[in-house]
Amino acid sequence: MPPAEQHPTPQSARQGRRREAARRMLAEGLSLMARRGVQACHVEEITAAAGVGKGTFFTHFATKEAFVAALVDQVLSDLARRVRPLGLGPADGESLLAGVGTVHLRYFQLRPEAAALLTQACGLDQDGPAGQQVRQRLADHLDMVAAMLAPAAGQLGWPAEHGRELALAMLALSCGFFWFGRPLGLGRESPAALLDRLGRLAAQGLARRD
Amino acid sequence: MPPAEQHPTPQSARQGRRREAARRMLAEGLSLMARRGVQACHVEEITAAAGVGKGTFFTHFATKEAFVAALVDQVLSDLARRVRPLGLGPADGESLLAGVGTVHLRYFQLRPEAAALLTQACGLDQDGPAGQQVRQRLADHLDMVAAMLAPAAGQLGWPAEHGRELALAMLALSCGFFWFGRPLGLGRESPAALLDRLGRLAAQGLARRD
Amino acid sequence: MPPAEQHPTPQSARQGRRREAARRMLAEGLSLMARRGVQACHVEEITAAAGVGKGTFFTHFATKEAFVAALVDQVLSDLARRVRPLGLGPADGESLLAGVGTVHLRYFQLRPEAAALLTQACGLDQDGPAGQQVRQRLADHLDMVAAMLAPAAGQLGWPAEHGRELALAMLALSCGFFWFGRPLGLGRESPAALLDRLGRLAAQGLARRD
Amino acid sequence: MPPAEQHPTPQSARQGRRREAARRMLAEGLSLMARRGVQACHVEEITAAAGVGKGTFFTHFATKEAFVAALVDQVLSDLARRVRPLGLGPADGESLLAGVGTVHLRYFQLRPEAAALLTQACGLDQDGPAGQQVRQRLADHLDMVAAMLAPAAGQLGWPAEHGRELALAMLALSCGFFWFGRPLGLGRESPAALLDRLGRLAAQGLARRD
DNA sequence: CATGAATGAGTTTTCATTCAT
DNA sequence: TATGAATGAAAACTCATTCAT
Repeated sequence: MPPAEQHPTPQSARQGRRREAARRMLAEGLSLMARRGVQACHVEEITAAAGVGKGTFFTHFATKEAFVAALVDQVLSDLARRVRPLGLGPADGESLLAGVGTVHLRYFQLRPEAAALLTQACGLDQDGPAGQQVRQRLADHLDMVAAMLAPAAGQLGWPAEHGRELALAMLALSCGFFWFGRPLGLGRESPAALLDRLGRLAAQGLARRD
Repeated sequence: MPPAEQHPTPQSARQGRRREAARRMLAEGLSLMARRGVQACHVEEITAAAGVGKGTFFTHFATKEAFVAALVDQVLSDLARRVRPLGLGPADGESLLAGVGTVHLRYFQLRPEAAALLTQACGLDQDGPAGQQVRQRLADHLDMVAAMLAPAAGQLGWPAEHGRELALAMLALSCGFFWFGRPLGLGRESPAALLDRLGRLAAQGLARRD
Repeated sequence: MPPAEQHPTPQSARQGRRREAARRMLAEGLSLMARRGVQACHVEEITAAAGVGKGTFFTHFATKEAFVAALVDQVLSDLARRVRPLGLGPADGESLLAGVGTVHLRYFQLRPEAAALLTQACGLDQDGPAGQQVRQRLADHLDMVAAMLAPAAGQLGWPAEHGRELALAMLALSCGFFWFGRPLGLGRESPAALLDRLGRLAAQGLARRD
Repeated sequence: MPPAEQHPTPQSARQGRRREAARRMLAEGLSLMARRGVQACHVEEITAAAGVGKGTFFTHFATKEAFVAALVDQVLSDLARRVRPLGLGPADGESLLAGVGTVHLRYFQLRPEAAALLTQACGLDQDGPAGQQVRQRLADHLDMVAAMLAPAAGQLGWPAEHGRELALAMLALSCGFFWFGRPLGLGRESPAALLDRLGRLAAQGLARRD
C-alpha cells in the first residue's frame, strides 16, 4: 500500500490548505491596500494578516504587482457576477441601462475597497507584465459590459461602436464617486435613492429624444 | 545714471527667477507624474527636467507630497476657471448642468495629466498634512461647483442638501473616464459629440419627469 | 541515520550565524566609531567590516542610534564585570575606593574605544528613545557603583545621599582622561604607577582628616 | 574734505559692528551647540539667533568646524582667566592644587555649555585643520596649567615630567563630571561644598605621605 | 561686506525579492 | 513547500558651503 494513502487524498488536502492561504492573502490584501494604499501596504503586512510566512507570498504570486493584478481580476469577476444577471431577463433598454448603473454604484458603495483597488491598479506601470494584465482585464470587462448593453444602447440611440465608452462611463462614475468621495466622507452614507437616481441618469438621459 | 540702477530691481529679479523655477518644476512635475505615476516619479527627475538642482526643490516645497498638493491646487484652480463662467450668464437649469458636465469632460480630455494627478493625489496618506490639504482643497472645489449648480439642480429636482454629491458625480465621471480610459486608449480620441452627449446625460436624466 | 539529523538543529544553526553577525557588527562598530567618531562612522562601513549586507544592520538594530545604545550597554556591562568583584572581598574603605578608581583608569587605558563611545553616546538626542535608553543605562551603572562604594564612602565621610556623584566623578575622571588625552597622545602610554596614583587620589583625599 | 570723514571713523564703526556680529554668533552658537549638540546645531540656527544672514557666518569663519575651534579657544581662554590668578599669590602646594581643582569644577558647574563644547570638540576630525587647532589649543592650555602647578605638584611628590597628566586629570574630572552628569540631572545642583571637596581630592591625596 | 537662493554630495532607512534550510 | 534572514537598489531629504546680487 503506497504511503500516499496514509491520509485520505493527502495531496488535495495540502492543495486545499494552499488555496486557503491564497484566499486569505487576497482578502486581507484587498482590505489593507484599500485602507493604506497599494504602495504603502507592504507584503509583510499581508502575510502577517493572513497568518503565513513572508516567503509564502512569493510562492503564490510572482511579484507584488502580480498580486494586485490578481485582486483586480477577482474584483472585476465579482462585479461581473452581479451585473451579468441583468442581461438575462427580458427588459427594455432603459431599464437595463438603469439597472446596470445602479448595480455598479451599489457595488462600490458596499465595497469601497474595490473602488480603491481598481483606481490604484490603473496606476501600475503600464509597460510591466502586471500593468498589461490589468489593462487587458479591464478591457475585457468593458467589452463584456458593452456587449450586454449593446441592444439597450442601440435602442436608445447610443452609437454601437462606442459601447465600450458607455461601459467606461459607468465604471468611472461609480468607482470614481467612492474613490474621490471617501476622503470627504461622501458616498458611503449616501441614501440608496440617491444612488439609484445617479445610476438611472444614463438611461434617462439617453432615453430622452430632443 | 546712478549706480543704483545698474541692476534694475535686483531683489525682484532674483525673485522672478525663483518663481520661474517653481513654475517650471510644477509644469514638468505634472507631466512626469501623470506619465510615470506620482510615486514612480522621483524628485530628481523633476528638477532635472526643470533645469535646477535637486536641493532647490526643497526650498520651494517642504516635501514631495506638499508638491503634489500644490499641483492639485493648481489643477483645481485651473478647472474652476473654466467652469465658473458658465454660472454667470443666464441659463436654464438643464443647459447649465449640461454645460458644466461637458466642460469637465473636455477639460480632462485635453489634460489627461490633470485627471491622472487628481486621481492619484486622492491616494496620499489621509493623515499627513499634504493629504489633509488635498482633501480640504477637493471639498472646497466641490462646494464651489455645488453652489454654482444649486439653482439648476433644484430646478431639476435634485435635493439641495446633496449638491456636493452631484458635483462629485461630475468630477468622478469626467476624471475617471480618462483615468480608466487612458491605458485602454479610450477617451483621448473620443469625438467631441460623444463627450457632449455624456456631459449632457445628467442634465437630461434629471430633466425627465417620470 | 534519520533524515532529521542531516542538518544538526537547522534553526539554531541559523540563529547562531545571526548572533555571530551581530557580534561582529558590534565589535567592528565600536572600533570604527571610536576611531572616526560616532556620527562620521557610517552604517555601511560597519556592515562592510562585519562582512554582511547593509540591510542586515537594520534587522538587528532599529536605528543607528539604537546600535550606539547597544554598544553603551555592552561597554558598561563589561566595565561592571571588572568593577564588581572588588566589592566582594573584605576590604577597608580606602582600599575599596582606590581599587575601583584604579580599575576604571586601567579599563579605559586599555580600551580607549570604550571611553570614546561613552563620551559621544552622551551626546545623543536626549529626547529620542536611544538617548533615553543610554541615560537610563548610565544612571543604573552609577547606582550600581554607588551601592558598591556606599560602605567605603560612608567610612571616609562622603555623604551617603551623594553616592551617585562619587561614582560619577570616578567615571568622569577615568573616561575623560583618555577622551581628552587621546588626541594629545596622553594617557595611552602613561605608566601604570601613574594611573594607580590617580586612581588612589579619591581614596587618599577622602581618607585624610583635616 | 574727504567723504570718509562724513561720519566719525566710519571704518572702525563698521568694524565694530562686524565684531559685534561675531560676538553674537559665538555666544549664541555656544549656547545652541551645547543644548542640541555640535553636529545637530545648524549654521542657520546660529545666524538666525544672532540676527544676521546665513552667508555672514562664512565671512567670519571658514567652516563650521573652524567656528567650533574658535569657541574652544574662547572657552579655554575664559577658563584660564579664572585659573591663572591662583598662581600669582604665594600659596603652599596643597592650597594651590585644591584651588585649581575647585575653580575648574565651579567653572563648569556654572557653564555646562563649556563642558559640552569642549567634550564634543574633542571629537572633531583629528586630521582636519580645525581638529588640529583644537588639539593644539588644548595642549597649550594643559601646558599652561601644568606650568602653574609645577611647584605645587613637585612639592607634593607628583613627578615633574607628568605635569600635563595632572592638568589633564583635573580637566577630565571637572568637565566630564558635568558632561556625563547633565543627562542625569547630576552636577548642576550639587552643593558647592561637595564640589569643593571633589576639587580638593587631588591636593589631599597627593599631600598624604604613606 | 552682507545676504539668502541655489546646490549636490552624503546618509539613513525601506522593502520587494531571493534563497538556504 | 513554507519560512524568515539576508540583501542592496533606490529615494527622500539635509545642510554646509558657494556665489551672484
